[in-house]
Amino acid sequence: MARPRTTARKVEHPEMSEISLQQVLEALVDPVRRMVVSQLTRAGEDMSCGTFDAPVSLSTLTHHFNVLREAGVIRQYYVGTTKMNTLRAVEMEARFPGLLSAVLAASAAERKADAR
Amino acid sequence: MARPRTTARKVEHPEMSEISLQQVLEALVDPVRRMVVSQLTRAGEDMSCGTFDAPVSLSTLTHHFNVLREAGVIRQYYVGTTKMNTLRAVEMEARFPGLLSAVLAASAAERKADAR
DNA sequence: CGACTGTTTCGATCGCGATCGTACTATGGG
DNA sequence: CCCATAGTACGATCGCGATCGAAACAGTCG
Repeated sequence: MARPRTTARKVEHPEMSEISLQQVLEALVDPVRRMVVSQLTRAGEDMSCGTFDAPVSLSTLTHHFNVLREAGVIRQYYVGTTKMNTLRAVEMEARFPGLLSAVLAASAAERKADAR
Repeated sequence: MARPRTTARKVEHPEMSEISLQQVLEALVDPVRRMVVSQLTRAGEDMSCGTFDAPVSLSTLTHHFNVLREAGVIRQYYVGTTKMNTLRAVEMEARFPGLLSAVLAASAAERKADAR
């Protein structure tokens, strides 16, 4: 049956009002997670879990996605058997203005400098 | 002899160009260190190590100051037997625009919300 | 010099988070 | 119906950072 474009299988997300600075910083302090968030930003579109480029195993990556989601940084939803990821950029901006964007900018700047 | 307004006793500080985002985030992820930085900001003037209000022992506090200094977030200098602390806000702003200020703003906002 | 205050160093503890491999579950296609 | 694919749950390991108390150290003042 060709219907389940977006399947039921639910994922829990925190309300933005429930999100703490502590959680967000803890989420962003890990280099692998910053890598994930950066790739998500650069892609400009939702990405499935498997398409990220990170130097860790898949099970570890799952863990990182959980941390990011529970911190409120990303939103996840299933499409069939694959799980998609989006940045909750707008909401984060409302909750902690300038924070996520500053980290992303700094991250990009450093990446550029390193490439030199 | 009433002279040593600012004593010799040197303290090492990283150049701003040597500072990594990783270090700064690691410095700011600890609640006690954010507390220190917030107090420093609100005070608007240099503070001696002993005048901070934090729920840890003095020796632990020393450790936190070291981390903040090595990350480039604060600058320290001796005045006689006391050690003074300043935010390197301007330099941090140049290196990672918006980062420190966003964290401080978020921190302040949360403090206000909690007080409610 | 000697007491006093402010800060540091040291060594030990202790808990938490990143990581992995393997076994498991859920979807969708043949 | 069964297999392949995508991701997850679990349990174990392992290293690092926060914390402390006690002892050491540096100026300062009398």
